Amino acid sequence: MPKITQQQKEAVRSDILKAARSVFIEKGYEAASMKDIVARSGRSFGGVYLYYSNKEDVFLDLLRRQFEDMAENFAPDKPMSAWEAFERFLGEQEKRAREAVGGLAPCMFEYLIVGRRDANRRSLIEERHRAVYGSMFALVQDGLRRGEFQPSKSVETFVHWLVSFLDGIFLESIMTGAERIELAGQFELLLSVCRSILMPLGKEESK
Amino acid sequence: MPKITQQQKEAVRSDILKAARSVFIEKGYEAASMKDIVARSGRSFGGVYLYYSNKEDVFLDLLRRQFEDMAENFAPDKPMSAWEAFERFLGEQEKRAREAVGGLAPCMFEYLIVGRRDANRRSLIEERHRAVYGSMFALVQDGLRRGEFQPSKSVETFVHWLVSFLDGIFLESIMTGAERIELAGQFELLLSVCRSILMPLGKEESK
Amino acid sequence: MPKITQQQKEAVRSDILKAARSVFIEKGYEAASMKDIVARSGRSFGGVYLYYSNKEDVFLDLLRRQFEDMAENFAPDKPMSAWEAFERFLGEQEKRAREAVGGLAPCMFEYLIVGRRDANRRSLIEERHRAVYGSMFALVQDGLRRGEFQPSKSVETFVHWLVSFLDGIFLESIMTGAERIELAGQFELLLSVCRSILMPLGKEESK
Amino acid sequence: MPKITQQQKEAVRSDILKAARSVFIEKGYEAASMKDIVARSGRSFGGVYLYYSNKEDVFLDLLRRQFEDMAENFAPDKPMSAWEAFERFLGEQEKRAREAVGGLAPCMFEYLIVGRRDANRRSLIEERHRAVYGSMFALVQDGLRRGEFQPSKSVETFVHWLVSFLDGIFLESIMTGAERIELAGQFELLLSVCRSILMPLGKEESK
DNA sequence: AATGAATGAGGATTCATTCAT
DNA sequence: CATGAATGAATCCTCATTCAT
Repeated sequence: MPKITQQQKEAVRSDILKAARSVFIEKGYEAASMKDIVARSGRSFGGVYLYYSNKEDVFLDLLRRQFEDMAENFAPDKPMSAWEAFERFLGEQEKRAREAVGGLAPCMFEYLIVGRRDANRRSLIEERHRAVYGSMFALVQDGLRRGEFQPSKSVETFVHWLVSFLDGIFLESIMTGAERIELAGQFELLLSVCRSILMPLGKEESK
Repeated sequence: MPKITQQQKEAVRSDILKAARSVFIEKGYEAASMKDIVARSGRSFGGVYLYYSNKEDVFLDLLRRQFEDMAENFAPDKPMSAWEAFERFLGEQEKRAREAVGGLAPCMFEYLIVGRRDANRRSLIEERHRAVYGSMFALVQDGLRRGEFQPSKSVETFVHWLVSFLDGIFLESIMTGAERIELAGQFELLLSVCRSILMPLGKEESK
Repeated sequence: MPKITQQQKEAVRSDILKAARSVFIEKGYEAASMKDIVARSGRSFGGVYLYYSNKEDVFLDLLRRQFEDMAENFAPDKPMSAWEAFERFLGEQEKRAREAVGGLAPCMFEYLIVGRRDANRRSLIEERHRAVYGSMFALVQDGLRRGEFQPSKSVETFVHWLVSFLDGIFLESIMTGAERIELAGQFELLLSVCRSILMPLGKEESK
Repeated sequence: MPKITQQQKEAVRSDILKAARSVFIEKGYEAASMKDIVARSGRSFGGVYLYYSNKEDVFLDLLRRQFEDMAENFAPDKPMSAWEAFERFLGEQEKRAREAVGGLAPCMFEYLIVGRRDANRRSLIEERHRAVYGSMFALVQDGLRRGEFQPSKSVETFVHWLVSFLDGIFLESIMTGAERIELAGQFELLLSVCRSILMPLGKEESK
């Protein structure tokens, strides 16, 4: 019978992750040391290692929760057309790209790229890819089902293409800066391209 | 009067870089140690430090040469229309993306992302960005001058957009694999999108 | 709440310093390596670096404590005339010079001379100079105040002169050996010279 | 049959030493590297190692020549009283002390102190000590023989005492600076003290 | 459950000296 | 004689992780 409840345990984890998050964002994944995390969390080495067995473990939990939060927010809360949903989705991505620099995303890229050979990280990469691909695919599929979209191209390819673009714009935002790369303009352009792919015959709707 | 000629010196450098390249590709930038490079080059620590003052120095020389090689290959060797040149360029990029996994590109991403806070690396990022942006911009500009292209969108935004996409497709190729993401299909799609942006009024040429 | 008390911490420091001291004395400052200190202290690298961040840090703490010990011993514990105090002081110096060879003093000279260009060490030199000069100046000043001393020469110059001599005799003791340079005789001579400078009119007291 | 004459050999040595001297003065003995010496001499490693087998060898030759030069200059070139010679000698020492900072003396101290355990350096220390002691002893002896000096103290002790003082004042000049320690005043004081020791009955001569 | 002192392998870098040319 | 490229042992220092308390 554990002396502390599951809730307390969760509270500690969340506490550690909060500290870890700020350390990772500030220093990057590689440069962040357990010492930093321990110090910022106001705990001891033992105290942290009791909940996480190493730096990677901490980071993965952080990522997992990030994903969960994202998924939660993603559910459309009001009825809308498939295109509106798609638009909203891209809008969301634009916002995320814009805010990426100060967030965990650069760390995640770093983590995944540095560890691209590691089996565990590879599976995380795949999982993440599948998740992004899947959610976009669902959006398009929805439009197809409704008859809104009549894509002139293979849907699979189109979605891959979209994923590539979003990854790229994330990377560019992080490395070069959102302003510098005309983030807003790029998304506008993307939107119009997507419309002409998904709804090639559709009358131009006012944006 | 130097004991070894500039050519021999260059041969040694090239020898070291060859070893370093394979180490970097195999282990990644962070995980590679000078010890690895020294061992694989069949030289001594001193022998390597005689030519390069640290791991970063080795890597940067490797990158620099990579860039130079790329630039050399880029010069179009026969007269062609702007669109043909553009097509060729994208074809080249596709080939490079396909070959990226086994090459130095993943390391470069790693190097740049891990060091995104470092001033020197930031300037390398900018330089690289400018180079890629510049060469694409030139291609489009050429088409404009010739009257081949009548882009319906801002050229600057379009080029930024293209850069983002290429970065993204590189990243995806590296992380998820060219086959998995339907690399060829993506480039085909990209090509057709670019055509409709650059030559919105043009008759559809059979691809 | 620290796991080990300040006292234990101090005990570890003192333990490391004891080891370091013997290494420094045996090998000299330059020749001593952290590896030596680590080995002799029976600890690990990390264990030593936990308390001191490098060789110099260890050495400076060693020096600092040496100075403190010296200062403690210096307080005259019984009432005496200024001349008696002066005599005692010189006696103390003689003893220290005699014991210098087997102590830390040679290392300190080494440290200061080798690093004579380094700003930090320069300030240590000055500090040390001021301390020695100051304590001697105080002794003479005391005699002046009491009317015991009527020096025929500038007090400042005399004290500088004394410092030089003491430094020299230290150096000679270390390098050539106390016996060889007739340390005792030199101090006797110095004492009589000082008396005739400080109390030129005084009746000769039998030594 | 050597291909180069002894003279040429000597010229090369002198050339190397000139470079070495400036390196040693600039960086200090420990900090100077063979690479520095090789570079400044405009020669190659092999070229230097052909004449000197290591850094110490270079330095010792430098010292030896320094001593020889000093000895040459020391011969009094005109007849004078023993006291005048003594005075001149001290004057010479004052000048040397004043110029010590920019010369080889700091290096020599460094070399001797750092290597105080090394048998070869110890013998150099002794040799140097004997030389200094000997030349001073000769001066005093000369005064005794002429009947000029009637020292009230043991001549041996007095000379040791003088050597200590000179060593000390050298050290202080190097470390603290000639101005700071009132070099001139110290020598004046020393002179008057010496006079009263060597010629206790003599009438005070106006300085 | 929590602490935090201690571990020690591992990585980067230097430099006196050698030796093939 | 002269060169200078090459050697590699030696040094410093960090940091993820453990474990006695």
